[in-house]
Amino acid sequence: MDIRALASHLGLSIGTVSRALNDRKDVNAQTRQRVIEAASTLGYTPNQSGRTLRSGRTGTVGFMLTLEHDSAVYGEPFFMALWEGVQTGLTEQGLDLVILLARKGEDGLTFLRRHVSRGTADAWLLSATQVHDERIAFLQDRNIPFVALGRSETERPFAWIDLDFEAVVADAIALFAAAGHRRIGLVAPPATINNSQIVIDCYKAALDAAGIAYDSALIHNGETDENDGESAARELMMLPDRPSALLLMGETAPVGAYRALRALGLEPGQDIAVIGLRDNPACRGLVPQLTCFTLDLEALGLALAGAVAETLAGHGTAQVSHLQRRWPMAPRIGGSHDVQKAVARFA
Amino acid sequence: MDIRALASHLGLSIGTVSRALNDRKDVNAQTRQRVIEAASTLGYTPNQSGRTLRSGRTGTVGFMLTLEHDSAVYGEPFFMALWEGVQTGLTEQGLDLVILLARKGEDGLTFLRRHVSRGTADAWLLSATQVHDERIAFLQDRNIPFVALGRSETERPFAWIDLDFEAVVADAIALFAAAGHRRIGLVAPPATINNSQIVIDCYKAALDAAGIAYDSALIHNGETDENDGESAARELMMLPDRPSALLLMGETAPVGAYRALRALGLEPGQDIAVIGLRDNPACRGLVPQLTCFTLDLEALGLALAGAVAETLAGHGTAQVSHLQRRWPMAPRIGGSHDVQKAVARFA
DNA sequence: CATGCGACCGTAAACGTTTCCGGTACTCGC
DNA sequence: GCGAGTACCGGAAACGTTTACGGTCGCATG
Repeated sequence: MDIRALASHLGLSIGTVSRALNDRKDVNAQTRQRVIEAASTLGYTPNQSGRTLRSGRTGTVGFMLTLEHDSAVYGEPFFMALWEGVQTGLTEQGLDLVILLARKGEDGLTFLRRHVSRGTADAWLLSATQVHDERIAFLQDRNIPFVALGRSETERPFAWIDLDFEAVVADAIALFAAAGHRRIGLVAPPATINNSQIVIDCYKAALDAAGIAYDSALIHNGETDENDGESAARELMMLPDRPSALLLMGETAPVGAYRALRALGLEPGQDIAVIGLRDNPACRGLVPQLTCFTLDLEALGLALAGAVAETLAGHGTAQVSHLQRRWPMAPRIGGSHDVQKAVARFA
Repeated sequence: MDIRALASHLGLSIGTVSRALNDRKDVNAQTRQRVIEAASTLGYTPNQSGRTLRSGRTGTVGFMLTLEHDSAVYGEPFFMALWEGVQTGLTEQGLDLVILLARKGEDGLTFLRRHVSRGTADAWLLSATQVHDERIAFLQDRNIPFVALGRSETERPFAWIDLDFEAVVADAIALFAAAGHRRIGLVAPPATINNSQIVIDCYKAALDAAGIAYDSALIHNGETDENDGESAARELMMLPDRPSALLLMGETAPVGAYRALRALGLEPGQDIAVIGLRDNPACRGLVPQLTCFTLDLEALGLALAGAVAETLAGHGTAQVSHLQRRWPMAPRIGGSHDVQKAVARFA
């Protein structure tokens, strides 16, 4: 089903048909209606390659998924809900979301270069941003619209939405402090991930605000997956003056931490208080229930879609400084009795 | 960077350049080398729309992700590992994987129709197949290559790879039986999902093989997510003659089941034996450790990529009858002492 | 030497769409 | 009645690539 076939069937020129279907000027309202109906009954769908070739627009937004980092920082259930929000947000703009994986051993830059010159998408969503992320400068240089899920240190400002790690850390430390904890262990993401420094800085600031002395030995830096949560918890618990509370800034790290604690004969929530990052399925099965933070992932996806639509409209020249926001996360109190005492703070 | 620009820079015609880059006949080996080098140094990447428009090939395989069903059938960190395998498998064929989401409220058929007529991908991967899945006949009618992750009841044969639920159920029941269990509860997926009937049939057959009487009251049919695992376990445990063992054919169902059991004062692995479907992070945090099954997701992804490449080469006329295989899952014995007795069987 | 053949390369036609540019017919204001 | 303006439509070029086709040249074969 061609546009040419459709046009000749209607006795019109292909130009008029195209204008009618694309809501452009210079076409009679009645003819437009006729065209739209015929297209619908004949089942005409414009060929995307032809469109893109001519107009330069693909009508899609690419989501760059880098498995190693993404699955370390976020979990898979994180993205499923997020994507749902992004897709519904984009649908309103007539756009579609396409999720792409880097090839094995392919670094982020060559991945982007390949897909950008190929013309896979009109705009991009980046996740798992690094502290120094060359992808951002690359896209900026080429004036390609994009929004990052996560911050990064760059010369020029760019559009991003990131989880409000500042608030998470501050709330968690305040909870611990209110429950009387003075030695609080921290498991932070590896230094290459953008939020690592933020987490550590806020950790120090929150300790200071609570009048607790800072001890660098209580910080564990590295991956934040399940296995690392286990080894990190073990290491911190083997310290001579071990912590009485643990803050784990990884999705699945608490699962490993619970295991490590029990292996050492310590019962989570009883002998030691634990707070995790996010309320995901992996943590939901933990007993006693983990204290952690929740967020509306679908709403976050919608916000990302809105931001990307805005940068797309601005076409590179957009003012992105207002497109930088921290996404709130709400605390959810679990069954750890040490933390429980502080519930009032959030009542 | 055009192919035209590249050609004129080399003093060749665009035809020759195209042939050189696409490994076609009628081009001198030396010139070909020269072209490839120039393309690399000048950073030329062919425009995909132009290619597709002319050749009709996109060089991509589409993965249709239907969130509601997928997240019910498979557990959460299922796809990430799978996709990694698919992408590496496709890379060998010069193909790329694109993952697409259905729009909100859009059913599978309109989704496919939209993307097929649009020409989004050369071949498709379907997941979460239903017992009666109209997507399959749709693709068959149009001779579009595809492979399904999951079986379905269709008139014509089609290419699929599915988890070996037969073996899972048989192994689980054998484990229970060897440990002396006579009343074994089953939590099966909803009837619309393709594996529901398979699971139930195998359950009956395995009981028969073990000389255990079948009791329909011990089967619970419905969703298999965490909440349903909870309610199903509670229901089964409230029976007058309640089961001593539970087989849960859902990814996250065991998490809810553990919760329900404890709420009834029953300790998993002590008062009741539990076996789950897959070794996912959500189940990995359970104490005592859950007995369940594992599989190599990346290898499964590779197999899917291979199958889709084969159907793509056959171009619809391919013999798909040999492209139907059940993917093996290996049992992993957890800390449930009732089941523990049967370890020898797998040593 | 004529012929045929293979290797190599250039030419040009498609693929399906958007969009600029003209052209017609009609309306409106004077 | 005439010019200007407007509404609507058709023609055709362009987007970047692949690929069928023809043409030239060199070489071997008879």
